[in-house]
Amino acid sequence: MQISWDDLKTVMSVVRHGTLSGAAQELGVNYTTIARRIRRAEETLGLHLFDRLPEGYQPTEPALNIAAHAHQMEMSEHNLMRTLQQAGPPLSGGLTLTAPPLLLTHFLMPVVEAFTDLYPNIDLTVLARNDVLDLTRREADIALRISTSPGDTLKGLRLLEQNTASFANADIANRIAQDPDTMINWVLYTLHAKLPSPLSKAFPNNRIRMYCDDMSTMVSAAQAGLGVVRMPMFIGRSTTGLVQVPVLPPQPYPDIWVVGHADLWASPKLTAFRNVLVTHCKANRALFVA
Amino acid sequence: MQISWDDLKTVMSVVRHGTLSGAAQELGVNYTTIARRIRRAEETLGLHLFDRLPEGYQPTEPALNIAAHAHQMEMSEHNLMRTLQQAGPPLSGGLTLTAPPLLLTHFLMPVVEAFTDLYPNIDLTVLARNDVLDLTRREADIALRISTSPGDTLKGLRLLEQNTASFANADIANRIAQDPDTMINWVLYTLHAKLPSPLSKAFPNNRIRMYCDDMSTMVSAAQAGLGVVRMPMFIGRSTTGLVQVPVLPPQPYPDIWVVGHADLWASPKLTAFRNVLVTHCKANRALFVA
DNA sequence: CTGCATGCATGCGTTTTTGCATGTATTGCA
DNA sequence: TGCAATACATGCAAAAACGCATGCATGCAG
Repeated sequence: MQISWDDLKTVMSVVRHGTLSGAAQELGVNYTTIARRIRRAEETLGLHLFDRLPEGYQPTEPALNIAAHAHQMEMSEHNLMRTLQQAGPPLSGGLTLTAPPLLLTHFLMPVVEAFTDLYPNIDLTVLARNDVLDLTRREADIALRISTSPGDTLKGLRLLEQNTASFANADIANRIAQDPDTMINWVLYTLHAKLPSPLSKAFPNNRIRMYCDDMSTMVSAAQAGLGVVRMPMFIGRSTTGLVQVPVLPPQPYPDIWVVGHADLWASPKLTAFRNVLVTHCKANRALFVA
Repeated sequence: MQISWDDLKTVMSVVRHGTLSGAAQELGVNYTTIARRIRRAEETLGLHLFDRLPEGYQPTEPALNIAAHAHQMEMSEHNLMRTLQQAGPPLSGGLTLTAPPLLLTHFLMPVVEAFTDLYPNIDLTVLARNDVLDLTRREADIALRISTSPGDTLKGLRLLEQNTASFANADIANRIAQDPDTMINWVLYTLHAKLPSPLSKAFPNNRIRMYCDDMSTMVSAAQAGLGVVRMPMFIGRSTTGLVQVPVLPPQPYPDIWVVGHADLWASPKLTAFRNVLVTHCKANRALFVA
């Protein structure tokens, strides 16, 4: 029975941040997981590593020792990564990504930024499309899709679950909060061309103000105060001026997947992109669900 | 999405041994687990780490790179362990272990040897008893027990599952193999004072030669050729001169536990002993089951 | 050439790990 | 003093990791 290297890394992270939550954020897991790993490390080593204080985890001396040595291990890891990077030819050539426009504008920009920073020799092409491109014809190398299944012939990875909810601008939100009986104007997506079904009973007066086939336009309409729009929560939450209104409780919505060729899936370029992508998704999962 | 440190360690181990099975043995897990960790590492890094040959896993150059850096990390880990050892006062004082005699003689000797080597300042007392000592009265600090539950008031850890089977010396085994109708003489434990129930139909002639209340004596009887004895498989397999005979198919038998005071359970001394113990159990699990 | 041993791939059921929901304590601020 | 925010503990359900059984390929000894 030996101590796990990942548990040493966890101890180091808690020493660094002083809190479970901080370490959890750094490592991209839930803080309860951190707590359990610490407990496991303590049991394995037979040492008391942290004092549990209301304001955080206070490291004992052995914990500081572990952190110092884990830091050395971390440096070895970083050296390794540099070596591996330089060993192969630097990643270069083209890479074509396709994703729904609103996902790109409201969520993926940091991914694109980090990726182009990390791999400056890759020529990244971004195709902002709501229609599904044919990856088998190389219309794109990798795609982000909102659907319930990854597709049969392609390789895929489920990145995020998400919900929809109702959003409006601050004025309307205030009006609704103060008078639940006020008339609620809806801007509906033509694909779901009727009022959402489980409308909260607390808001009896609803009418359809307009239909629209483009979600970007609907977001603008909501900002301009034309009414309430049902949209994926990540859009409403990351659009300035919009706040959630309780008219429609959060609803399930198809997941977000990353898919690609089975052939190219394991290639260094696609793997590199996925790593950046998955990290960002893990760190922001709460943005997408109720 | 970052590479797991434990996966780096796994890659290093496979590079060292050249086979999944070798690495699995070193790390104390099943070889399929090793295969999955390697695959995961390859997917995470986007690199082909090993050529799968029929005679083993042949490392590629990036795998050798990983192994070299993981070796550095391993040295840091060893430094850490030395530091932690020396930081606290060296473990000393008394430690009393109790265990069934046959488990001690046939399986635990390497544990005792390794532990006393590692912690020369601890005075280890071994009480070889088949009766259950009262740990709450400090008759012993830690106990190995063969039972179906760890006990209520004590802390416990299930170490091993095990089976019983029928064993005899080579002469008798040969006779049975050549003539299934030969008379089979049983030496029975007084606690289960009748012929085992699911006797194989292929061996119709059985009789009871003697009863005995002590398993050590029964083992000697089997060695001397007095007949067939049902015993835990680890005993039969680790006794020179005994071989398994198919008269009685392997039967379930209570698990092996290590138990101790809840208060002392987390203490450095007991933890140190458990670590040595668990390592030895993991490496020899196959000795105990059919 | 056959039998046997070693090593690996794959599908299935179980165990372990992880995440989530709820509840408590403390701090800071109104 | 009361309310919101932060940090943690704990019980439960979902997800991931793991071990095992089976089957195939190769190498070696008889």
